[in-house]
Amino acid sequence: MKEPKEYLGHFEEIVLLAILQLKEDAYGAKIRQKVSEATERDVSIGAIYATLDRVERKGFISSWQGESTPERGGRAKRYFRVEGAGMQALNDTNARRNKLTAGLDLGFDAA
Amino acid sequence: MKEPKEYLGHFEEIVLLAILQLKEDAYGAKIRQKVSEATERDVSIGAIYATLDRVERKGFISSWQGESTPERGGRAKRYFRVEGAGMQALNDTNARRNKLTAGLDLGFDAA
DNA sequence: TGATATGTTCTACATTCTAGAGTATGGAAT
DNA sequence: ATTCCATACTCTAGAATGTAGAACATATCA
Repeated sequence: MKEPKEYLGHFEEIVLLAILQLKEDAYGAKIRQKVSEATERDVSIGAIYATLDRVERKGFISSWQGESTPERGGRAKRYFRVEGAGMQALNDTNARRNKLTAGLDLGFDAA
Repeated sequence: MKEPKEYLGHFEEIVLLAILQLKEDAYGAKIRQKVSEATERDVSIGAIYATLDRVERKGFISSWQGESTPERGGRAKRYFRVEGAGMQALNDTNARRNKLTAGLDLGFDAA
């Protein structure tokens, strides 16, 4: 053990956090909605999936097929979950930032 | 006023924080050193300057020529400072993340 | 005056970010 | 059954950011 730490890109981090927030209900469309809300910006669905796929390839999250929406129908959902490696990356990314934020007097919390 | 918020990329954020930490002594080589320390990774000098230049073009930081090192000589330094727009971007970037981190039970502080 | 230390500039390529059109699929209406 | 519609995902492509390292510049001292 002594692998170089894996850090997350800015948007990758955002997406992982959104999945955690959504818990059992994390699928593409909902994740997009969550991210848009939090960032107060329109985010394209393509942006979401491209990131999701990339992060899954790295083993930070996993996905599986779900069902379609009961009342209205439509295509089946693809659910996502953050894996251990993903939590680790989130942690490392946060630690990296915290080290540089410590002792700084910013306008916001520098936890 | 109602400009879309400006967010920082992952490395851009790191570099801005390093400048703040270094205060009056923020110039390329030192910034590189600070970033390497904090991230526990080798970062090339090119990576630092490329980012510095891009962020300066956006108006987040400014730079000016300094003097060379007294005892040993060498080329003159180029100092950097984070401007108001940069602090704002740092703030917005942090806020965006915090909104998504709130309420989550992560292994680390979720301030 | 040239060896050496300090520091920056330039160029190039890889990865990430982001948008949007296109495709798939299940239920409802007729 | 066939068409319509809502929900959701896949694909492609281009822009922005991340990253490396060789080349260049310049001040001091032997």
